[in-house]
Amino acid sequence: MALRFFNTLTSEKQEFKPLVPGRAGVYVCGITVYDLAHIGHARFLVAFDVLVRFLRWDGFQVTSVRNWTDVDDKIIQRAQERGEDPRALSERFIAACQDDMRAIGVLSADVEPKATEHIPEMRALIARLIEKGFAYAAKGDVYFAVRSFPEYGKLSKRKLDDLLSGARVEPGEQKRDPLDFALWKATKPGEPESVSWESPWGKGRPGWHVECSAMSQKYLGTTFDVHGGGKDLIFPHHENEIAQSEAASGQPLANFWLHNGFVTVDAEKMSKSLGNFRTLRDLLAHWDGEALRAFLLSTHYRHPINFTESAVADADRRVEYFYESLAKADAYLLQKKFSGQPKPLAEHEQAFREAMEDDLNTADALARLERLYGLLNARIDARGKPDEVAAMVHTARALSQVLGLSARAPEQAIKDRRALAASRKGIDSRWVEERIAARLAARKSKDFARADAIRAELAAKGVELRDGPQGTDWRVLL
RNA sequence: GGCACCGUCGCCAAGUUGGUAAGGCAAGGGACUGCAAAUCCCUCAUACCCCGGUUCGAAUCCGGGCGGUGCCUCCA
Repeated sequence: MALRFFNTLTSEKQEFKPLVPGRAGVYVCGITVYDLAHIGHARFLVAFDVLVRFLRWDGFQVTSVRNWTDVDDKIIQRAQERGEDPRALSERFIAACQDDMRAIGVLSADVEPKATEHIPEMRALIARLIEKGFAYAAKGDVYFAVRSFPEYGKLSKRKLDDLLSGARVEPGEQKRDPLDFALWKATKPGEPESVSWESPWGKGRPGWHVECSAMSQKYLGTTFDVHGGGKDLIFPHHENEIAQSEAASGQPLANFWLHNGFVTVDAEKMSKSLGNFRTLRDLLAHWDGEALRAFLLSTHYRHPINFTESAVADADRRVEYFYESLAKADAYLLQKKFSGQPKPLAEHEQAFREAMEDDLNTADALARLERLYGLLNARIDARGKPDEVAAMVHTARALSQVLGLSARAPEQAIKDRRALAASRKGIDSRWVEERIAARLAARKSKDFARADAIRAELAAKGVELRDGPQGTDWRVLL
């Protein structure tokens, strides 16, 4: 099996052939930072984080770029509402987003360029487009002339005439054609100096689409391997990026265009206008970030995924199962004083690879990985040979980490997760420990009726007890 | 109206360049346990929204319905 991706450009799964064998350049459209990140952002972040992790594990040398859009109409508007400087506001939200991303296990990209730090590159690109006749300046604005680029619509499969119905010219815009889009927007009266730059066309700021064209070109070159983002970016954002970049260079922008599906809430698209969006900040107060990550990986990245409490609870159970299994295996090997060098299990690696090679089928990969965990537990239960157990746990851990899961020390993760669940349910752990001690006393005196009463008392609060050789442990039921 | 997509067991979800339905949750049985939990083992869709068609063979392809979603305006 070869690595295949569904390419929006060709509408089919294609074998991934990088420009340079063994290397991959990946550009992902990042967040416009005017608010906290939501679960929809988490979806694309996790999807493309897994892409990068998998490519690296599969032997590719990856250069990943994920931008921050830190100058934009919405940022300026939000800043004005709050009486804050737009640049300060965007910096604040970048920091907040980074915290949230860490919590769901999203790695930093190799380059995380900010639009405001690439104004010269954007000006140069715009100048080139004007020079080549693809763009025109009008009263301080610069627009891309869509009809001058014959391939416009090739990504979104739209015809220019079909687009006309939705296109419109805002008051004050100087478009020659309603389909044209802004490359440069003249600074309006009252807009802060911090978001205004000099240019041959007067003071202004870049349009949204041009930043990605300029930054991808700078860090990945004229043509690169993979461009990713949410489905909603296909039109107009990515279509416009293609138009700008390819008009300027005459070369393809990216060979593979990958787009993730939406997160829905109650089967409806989450959006600001519907008021049903869930910020990560909010969700992380109640859920383990890793559980949210596992939830997002439980459905193929191109399909819609519906956010429900029970779906996240299922994912949480799976995260728990992985950590429990790893903890049990580690303890077993410690007890057996195993100190050899574990060998990865090729057949399980291969099973995992096959699922992932098929357009990053994380749902299938997770299922196959879970089989390995099952075998691992069975082997430990059967008091199997330490080197066999070691090979299994080593492989399970490594493959989990390709998905960005099970990276924490198991015992600590279990404690942290329990603490989060306890605080969520308002359970006082000292009270639980006290009840466990009382139950232990009852059990010692063979007063099982009392012991069971205490168990029931805890169960009523959502606390589950586990008696083991080392004493009684507890968990919080979701 | 144009474009794209979805409809698989009670719930979630793979499989969609055709070849005889993964997995998880829930449920039932068993091992283990003072009782439990965790873990492991077993069972659990003649069936893939409906109707036609192509085919030796279709969840997978084609046509027509029904139901749902998204994009076409800022949006992951």
